[in-house]
Amino acid sequence: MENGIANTKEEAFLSRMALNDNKAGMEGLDRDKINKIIMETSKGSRFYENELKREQQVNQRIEKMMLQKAQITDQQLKKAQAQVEKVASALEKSRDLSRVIVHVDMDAFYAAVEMRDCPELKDKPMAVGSMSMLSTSNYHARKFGVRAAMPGFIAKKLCPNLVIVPTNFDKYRAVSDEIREIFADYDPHFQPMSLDEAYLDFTDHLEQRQSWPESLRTHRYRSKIIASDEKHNESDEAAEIKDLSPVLFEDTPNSSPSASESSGGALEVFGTSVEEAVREMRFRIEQKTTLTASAGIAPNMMLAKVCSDKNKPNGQFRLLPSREAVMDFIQSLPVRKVCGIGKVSEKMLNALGITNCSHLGQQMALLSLLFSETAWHHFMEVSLGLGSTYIPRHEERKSMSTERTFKELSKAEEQLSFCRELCEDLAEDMKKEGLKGKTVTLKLKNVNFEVKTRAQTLPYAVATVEEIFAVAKDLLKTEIENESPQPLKLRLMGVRISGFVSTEDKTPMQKSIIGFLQPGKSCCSGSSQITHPNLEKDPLSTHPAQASQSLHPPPVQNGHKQVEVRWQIKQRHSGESQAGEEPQLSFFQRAHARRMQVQAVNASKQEEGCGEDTSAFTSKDSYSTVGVESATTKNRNNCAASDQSGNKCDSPKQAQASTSGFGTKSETLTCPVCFRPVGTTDLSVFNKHIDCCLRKASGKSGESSDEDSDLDPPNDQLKCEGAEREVEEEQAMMRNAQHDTSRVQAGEGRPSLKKDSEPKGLLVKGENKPVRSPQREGQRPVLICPVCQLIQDTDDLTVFNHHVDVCLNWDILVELGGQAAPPKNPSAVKNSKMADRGHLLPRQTSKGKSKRRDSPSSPPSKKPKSFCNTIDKFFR
DNA sequence: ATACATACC
DNA sequence: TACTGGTATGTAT
Repeated sequence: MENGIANTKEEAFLSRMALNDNKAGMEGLDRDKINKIIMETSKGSRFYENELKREQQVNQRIEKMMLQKAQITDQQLKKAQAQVEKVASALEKSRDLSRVIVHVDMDAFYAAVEMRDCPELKDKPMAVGSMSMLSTSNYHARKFGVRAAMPGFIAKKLCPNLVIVPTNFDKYRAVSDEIREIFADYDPHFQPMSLDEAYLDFTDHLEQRQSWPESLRTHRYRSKIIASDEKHNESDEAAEIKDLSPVLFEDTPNSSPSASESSGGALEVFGTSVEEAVREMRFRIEQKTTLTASAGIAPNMMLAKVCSDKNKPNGQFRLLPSREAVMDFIQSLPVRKVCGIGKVSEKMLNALGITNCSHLGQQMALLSLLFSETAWHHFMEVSLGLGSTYIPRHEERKSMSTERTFKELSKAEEQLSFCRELCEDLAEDMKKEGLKGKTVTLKLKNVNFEVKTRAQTLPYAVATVEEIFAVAKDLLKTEIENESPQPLKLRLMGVRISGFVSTEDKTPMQKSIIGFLQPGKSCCSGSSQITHPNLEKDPLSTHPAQASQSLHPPPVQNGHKQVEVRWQIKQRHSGESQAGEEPQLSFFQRAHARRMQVQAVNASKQEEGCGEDTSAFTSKDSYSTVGVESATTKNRNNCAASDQSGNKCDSPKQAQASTSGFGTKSETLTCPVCFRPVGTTDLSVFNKHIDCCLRKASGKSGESSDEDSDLDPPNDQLKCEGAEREVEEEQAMMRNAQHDTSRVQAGEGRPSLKKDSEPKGLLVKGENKPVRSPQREGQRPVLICPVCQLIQDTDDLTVFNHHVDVCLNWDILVELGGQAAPPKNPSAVKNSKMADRGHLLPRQTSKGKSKRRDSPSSPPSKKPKSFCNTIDKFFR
């Protein structure tokens, strides 16, 4: 080990600080030379020392992992293999290749914008950022090893002639708005991941596009380009106007390109294929902004993302929607390319000899024994080339924070006053979005780069400077006082607030279904706790009036009917569930309630619905915890239709058969969105139907005019029609439901190693108790699926969890380990201890959400804050 | 609920 | 001159 440490140190260096040439434009660089410079430049710095320390921690984890691996017996491995295969086959059945997902990414965005606006930079290596940190670099600079996330001073060492341009977010945001307008033409519900990136579902567009006349597929070249390329000399006036106002371009499919000759611009006609449609979109982006974009076309988000990187600068790549093509593609894909697998995960996998996805597939049994369920499920999906086929809408922000790095702050007095400043900024931001939160977290980073966080949760939500500072100040004081070698020397301080309870009505139910599915809180468990912050009994907010919101009809402020609608739903169920208790609704109950509401308020929109008849609806809407009213029950087979012959799990039929109470065999599945029976038992068909409903729902509420900004502050959503809003909530819930999957599983920890004899099941929050069916009391423990509410004829947790996964994954099931899409980013790794095993992974999307809740037509939100914004401006 | 870690842009 | 800022999520305690 002594020796090992020495080695470790070296490796640490390489692994954490070495160049990442994983990026486009960095092929064939002289890594050794670059790394040498990076090292020499960093060596000895406090930053470097800290990185070394962290690296060692990772190495220790890897060591533990290896030890564990060494103890695995053939038998365990065999068993794991069987389990893995089971999951794999279930996942395989859920594969959906019908959607056309596109991931678009602007090329070297910030740098490209700067170059466009300053021609002198065009031929020079340049980067955007500061000497402290770079956000992006152009391709020229990349040849020197200069890349995003690299400090400017090191970049300068690599490339002395590098020109560093300060960031100009307002400009990037403006450009971002322009490209988003175009995105919206192809998918009004596209999801922006950052200023320069987005996921789009082209499926619907393509369907319509097939019947589009050529005129709608014709677009004009920007006059400027024409002028230079073809010397087509237009009037200077026209050229000028266009340059200044790109909006003049005919870039809407609806506008008639027949005006072709009008400005004399050359026209380009695009075909009806996916490639053509995407090429057209990129063409329009370029004509409109003079910037290029790259795109990836694939059957799911995970793959699309990887594909967009394939032909990175100004190119696109389509992965054909066939299992064969997908598997081929996946095989040679380096694991690090997968969204969610970062530096640490990569290193751990590498330690196991896994570098690309084919290895991933080959080692699944082992991985299932060494990693957390969430992690290996993600690996499994990746190895199968699966990912989300439903692009989730932005979710509500979960936290808001501000942090700054500064020179060095050691005086308590100054630290406190700086803390106040942060609180002021944060309060201001909170006000803009009308938020209030109950948890305040202070973040500190000392001069040695060691990070510490301290949080406190209040019984009520706060939002003002005084309120936030009062908490942050205490937390800070404590740290200042407890610092051992006295002065607490800081280099960064941050304040975050979370645990939101929105100021305006909003939400009582829209936030998360997680709480409802979560053990201990789910209806199934009969727990008495309510999860959603807004439903908690504690004072909900600073104002007493609001505190009672969850218990009494909220005051109709602003006359928003939204408020009332929501209340009614709640009332109804409240009564149905246990009187006196807080309403505990299952996801389905809620979904159904919403559906009813939607129908009532908006019957007209239902006609073409994805469903067929509405009969199932008319029946009453009360459900018992486990049982379901008959009309619906018989269709409640919405769980994976994947009946694995002989397999007891996942088979709705069997599950039902074993359910004495409601053993009606069913030939149909009930859509969780429209709640109507879908005449099929085929999972993919069923999933398709659900996707359709989801899209429809979101389409309706989001499209009508742009109120799409509902992701925004509560206010905005108030403009939505109540019923429509509900539909969206359903979506949100579903997304959360899927996401929740990972939690349920994670709660139990990895299965295989444990005796799967013990029934586990829906774990009760904090107690890991499975939910047992009343009917089965006294017999073998029974697990009840929280989604379909059917008793599962299995006592194997993994099988059970998988069943739940399938149930949750309408869309594509697949989100098993919380990975891809809806769920967000599983990133995790477990820490020590149990450790050993766990760890890792997935992650996904993320960002984008928040601060700039940029939704297609949403109003400019707050500072886009992507990264950047370095120290420069701070000091203090 | 709190603290720490990983991840992404 | 000396390694960001914002958000989300996983995991353990």
